[in-house]
Amino acid sequence: MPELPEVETIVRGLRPLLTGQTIAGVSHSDWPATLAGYPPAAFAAAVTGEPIQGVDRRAKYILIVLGSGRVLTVHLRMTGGLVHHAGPVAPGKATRLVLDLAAGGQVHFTDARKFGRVRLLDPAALPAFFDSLGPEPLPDEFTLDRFRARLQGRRGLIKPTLLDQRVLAGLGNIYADEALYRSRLHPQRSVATLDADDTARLYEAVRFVLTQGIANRGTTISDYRDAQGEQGSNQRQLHAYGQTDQPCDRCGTPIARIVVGGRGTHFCPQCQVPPG
DNA sequence: CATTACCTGCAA
DNA sequence: TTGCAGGTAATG
Repeated sequence: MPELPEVETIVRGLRPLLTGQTIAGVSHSDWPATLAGYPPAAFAAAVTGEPIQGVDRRAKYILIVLGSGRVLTVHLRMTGGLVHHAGPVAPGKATRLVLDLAAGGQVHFTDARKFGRVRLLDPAALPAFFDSLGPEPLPDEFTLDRFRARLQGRRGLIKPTLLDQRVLAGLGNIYADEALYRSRLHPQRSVATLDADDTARLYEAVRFVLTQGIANRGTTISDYRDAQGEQGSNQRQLHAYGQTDQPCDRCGTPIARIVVGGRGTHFCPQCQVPPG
């Protein structure tokens, strides 16, 4: 479910609710794999009593920064969610982890498909974690030149390259399809064949679709909810993703669906001209 | 690069 | 019953 705009929306919602709070305990933990090998009892002991210094985002990770300098990283993968409740709420069928807050609130990590992961990182592990991910696409420092440098020398197809988090952090299947649609690039174009104008359009499109996604508080197709449990509205702005057989908003040609890099891929076969 | 695995739920 | 799903890691 969640790509950069969804994770950013959750982080902005959680930040004022959690900053300054203290973790009082873990009252529910029903799927040990969620903790990625950390024994549940040890995890509970490790976070209990920790004050929360802040909530941030890196790529598609939610970062809950603790007073000890350790960081809880939450990756929602496909169906994960992180929702705050002002008071105690019974865990639902998909609730995998509940953090109790000293002031009486709770944070529920929900995940129907159980792919999501919550990890407790020591300060010493943070540099390697940050370095394993490509640059954030939205800060001013991420210039067109920087984008071009990231694509320079790459051999593969443009869509799998956009989804590679080591190249660029934050795009997923929805926003990759939307960025390619907006820049009129076929998802199977080889990166090596992109000219200066192609990369300039793609740079603008990536930043546009992500910024618009944040402004619309994320795209809710099915599972995604924000920190308050509310849906986003960006699904109304999609031109390609999930629009199979619908007329292209630019030319009327039916949107096609193919598989690229193992992912369902939506594009306009007229506007996004196939690679020669 | 493609394929498989990880899991559950939903729609065709 | 089959296929598909917003992500990533492991394997060929």
